Amino acid sequence: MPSRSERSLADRISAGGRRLTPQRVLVARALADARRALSAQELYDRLHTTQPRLGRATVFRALEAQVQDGMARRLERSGHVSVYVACDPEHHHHLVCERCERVEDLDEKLLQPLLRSVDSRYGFHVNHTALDIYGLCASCRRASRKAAG
Amino acid sequence: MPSRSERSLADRISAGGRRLTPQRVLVARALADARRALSAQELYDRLHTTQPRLGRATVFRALEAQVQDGMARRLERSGHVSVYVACDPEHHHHLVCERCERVEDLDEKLLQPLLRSVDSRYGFHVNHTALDIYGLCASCRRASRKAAG
DNA sequence: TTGACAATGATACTCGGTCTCAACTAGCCT
DNA sequence: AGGCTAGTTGAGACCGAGTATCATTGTCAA
Repeated sequence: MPSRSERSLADRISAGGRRLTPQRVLVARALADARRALSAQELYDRLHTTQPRLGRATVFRALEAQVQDGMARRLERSGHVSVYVACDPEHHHHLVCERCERVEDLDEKLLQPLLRSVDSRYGFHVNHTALDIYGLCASCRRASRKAAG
Repeated sequence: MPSRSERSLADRISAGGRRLTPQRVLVARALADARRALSAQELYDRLHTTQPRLGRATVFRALEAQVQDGMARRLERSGHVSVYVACDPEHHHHLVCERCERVEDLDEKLLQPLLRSVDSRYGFHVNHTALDIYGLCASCRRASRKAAG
């Protein structure tokens, strides 16, 4: 039942001062439903099968708009293609599971001590931080423990 | 007088089980001397003027090798081109000044508390983290304060 | 309803980065 | 020193993610 999230998706698109188009909703919903990081191309491939009229450039533009409006974040993986994750405005850092590829939000409060010491120790004034933590999420960890032991 | 750093550059290249070629030394030294993040293309442009025989692919390969050997780190900026910073093996996170583009190493110890709480709170097993902090370095901060006040 | 202007879709294009392959050379072995 | 061989180089073709262009379409405020 996507009523609530559906609603807020549309709201958030409009809130950015953008026109509410079916394509943008489509892309936003697909990304949110995926609950993991996807590249623009992956997203396009998925959507294009059921929406043959959807253009590739539109997907790129919609994702870029989402990033600007704080609805998504672009992760620059060590590979080379950018991948996108849906996120809410106050979560900009993620725990990325390398096994199941699920993405979890990191509580921003956990970063505060680090940022404070960067300021006090280096005299560095922080504007923004790019932090992504890669590893094994709790459930994959349990699974691998069970398999091993 | 680059004797010491020169020496260790060569050592570190060989230590990776790689052949010590003039090209690799060239690239490594240029990156280390820059003391800021540079894209492969920028590095190529700089070197190519004085070393016309140096190939573009060679620069890309040398940088990639440096990353693998822990001599450099690739920063995936929000733009799209990767930029590289020289770094020593135990520093993998950086403070990047948005004004002067200088790059400073972050003391890894400052990260420990964060990583511990990620483990205890989310049950997430950290493999590696990508952290880059953007803002104003101490000297640019002073300069802008002086100019403002 | 209508009209202005943002958004779309198709496609050409840019350009970072990789691949290929013949020529070369660092480093080892004798 | 001389030779061998596998790793490396350089040149350029190639790939593919992302962008620009532009005619067409659709949103939404008036």
